[in-house]
Amino acid sequence: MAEEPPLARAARLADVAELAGVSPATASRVLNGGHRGVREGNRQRVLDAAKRLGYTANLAAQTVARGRGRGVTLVAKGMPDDYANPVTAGVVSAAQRRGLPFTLISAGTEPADLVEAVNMARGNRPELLVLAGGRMADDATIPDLVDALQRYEDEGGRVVLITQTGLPFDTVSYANHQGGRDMATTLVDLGYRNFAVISGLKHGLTQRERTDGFIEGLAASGITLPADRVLIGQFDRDAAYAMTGELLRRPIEVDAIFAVNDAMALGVLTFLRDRGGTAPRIAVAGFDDIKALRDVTPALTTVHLPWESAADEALRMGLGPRSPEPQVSVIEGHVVVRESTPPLR
Amino acid sequence: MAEEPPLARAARLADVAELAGVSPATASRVLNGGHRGVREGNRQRVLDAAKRLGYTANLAAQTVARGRGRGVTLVAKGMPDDYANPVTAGVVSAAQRRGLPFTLISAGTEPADLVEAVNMARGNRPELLVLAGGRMADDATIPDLVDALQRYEDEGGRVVLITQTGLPFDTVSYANHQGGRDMATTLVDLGYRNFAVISGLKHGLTQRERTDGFIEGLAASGITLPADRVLIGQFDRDAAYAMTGELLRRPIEVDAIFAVNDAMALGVLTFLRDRGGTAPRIAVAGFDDIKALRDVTPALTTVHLPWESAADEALRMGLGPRSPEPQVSVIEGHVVVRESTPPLR
DNA sequence: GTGAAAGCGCTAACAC
DNA sequence: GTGTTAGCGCTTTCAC
Repeated sequence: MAEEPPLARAARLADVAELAGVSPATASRVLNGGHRGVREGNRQRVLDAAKRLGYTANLAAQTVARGRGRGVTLVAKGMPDDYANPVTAGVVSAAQRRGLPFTLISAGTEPADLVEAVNMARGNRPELLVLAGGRMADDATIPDLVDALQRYEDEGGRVVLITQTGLPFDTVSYANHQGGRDMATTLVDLGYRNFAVISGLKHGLTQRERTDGFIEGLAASGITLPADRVLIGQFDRDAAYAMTGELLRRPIEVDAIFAVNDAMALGVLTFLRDRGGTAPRIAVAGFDDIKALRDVTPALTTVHLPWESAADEALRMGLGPRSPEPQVSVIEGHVVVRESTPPLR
Repeated sequence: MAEEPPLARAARLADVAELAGVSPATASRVLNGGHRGVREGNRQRVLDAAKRLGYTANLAAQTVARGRGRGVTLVAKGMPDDYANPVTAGVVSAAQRRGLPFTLISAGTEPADLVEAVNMARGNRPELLVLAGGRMADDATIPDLVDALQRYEDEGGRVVLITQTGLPFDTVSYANHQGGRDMATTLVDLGYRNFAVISGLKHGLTQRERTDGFIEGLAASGITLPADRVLIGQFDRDAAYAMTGELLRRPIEVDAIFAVNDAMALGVLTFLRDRGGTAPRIAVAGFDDIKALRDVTPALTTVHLPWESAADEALRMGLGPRSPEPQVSVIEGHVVVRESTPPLR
């Protein structure tokens, strides 16, 4: 067995400098600074020393010294899952693509938790703070949230919002209303007449816009959607599954269900399938076009949203030069008709 | 319009202390230290001042001063996606559950990239460095990897490996071999005799163990799997989709396909479905039991792995007291038979 | 090109 | 209880 040093300290820049016979300043220039201003001999010596010592820059110390860290910190609820949370999934991979360290601060479900999470993220002093996740219409904590974000920008940090529309920061949002409307007209064109909507919490802006758009689209086609055809619940698959059961228990005729996101649509689809013989044949449409749809039958009709490019756009905005006025980029989707909504008759 | 301060600095602890009329030390004790040793009056004053100033602790500075940061840093390839990458998805939510900041350093696909990513992660000085992702059997960079990880432990950090078996660190791994074996005997019991395996890259240890286990299980039932029935490709859904096509083009009889993970099994299933009428009815089985399976038809037979508890176990190990010898925890799965492998005859 | 030295914001002895 | 005082590891003027 080799001698085990009881507890070594991590090699510091000073150690590297000493071993290389140069000053810390020079070592720093070689290892980090973009400057070319170091003689080749020294340069090599420093590199060798660093390697020998297994030196890794202490990122925290760099952040303190420089006043700001590298990388992007995302504040979001829940997991960055392509299945359930494509928005944040897009941010993760956009950051990956740029080789930026990615930190996730996940917020709890209460509005106030969001503010707390933002403050936590501020503590990281990231280059870019991305806030994702739908806003609630009647959220009393909005002023606090804006205050925290504003402070971060004032401190020299950057902030980008995804999906959080209407706040005075650079924002990437989705054309939810338009998507809902297009979906409605598409379904009507296919011959459907009796609709139901499986939606998320009443005050969630995203689901509300999609729902409102859908209703408006129907209206444009001369169809009025009775209020009791809009079911409200959690914004997730399991809730949608349950809501579908509730819907079918009601003595109403429905030939097409619009779920405000794909995860929910999947819940609807699965419920319908689980009910098998009993359930009448009902068309289903979703919103988002998540990747997981590829392996689902029947193939789901949905509103395609270009997640990847949207997230990329967000990083482009946030990492690029600061603009005087908040920029807003609205990403448009388009309806993709697949098997879950076959033409009627 | 209000007066815009050109560029404010973030409030520092010293600012809070000054406004509260106490020393930085006291402010620190109130805002962070676990100590109760501060008089109530001062305590309140500090809290008020912090609020007034919108103070957020500079985490990087804390890390420097304390010598170690908070939170867990995960090194992994790709996205923490429940669909494609349940291992890392589990770590994300385990960290969330404990309220720990979670940082992801995503590694490239080359073995050397992993070492680089680990060194980057080291720079964060996290409480716990988790390394996930399967190891390659003939990986020449293993010594470098071990060296980097060892250094981190020597520096006082903690390391836990998930799936990276056989290295001298705390490890959580899966009973891949056993799962493969059990799947084989289960399928044989169901009446299947002509098998094919859709596997990942030859040198990937995870897929190899699963494949070997499967072959051994068949052997135990008196069935020999010809070598040409094991298809090798990327460890993902798209590759599996393609491989299935290749398999069916061959003039061999196959009545059951074992894919070494669910994502791949989904690719197989979808290919089979896309081929519709032409393809013979073939049973499909996977491995992992990812959540997305709930919405897929036919329901997929697979080896259930308790992801959540496995990741939780990993954090428990890594955050708990350091043990003299590396601990190894092997998580066992169990076969779940569903519709994709109906009893034959 | 290179080094000395002052700081970045915070913590943790140690004294009072 | 509370304040003083050293650092923590790095960057970055500013001289030389």
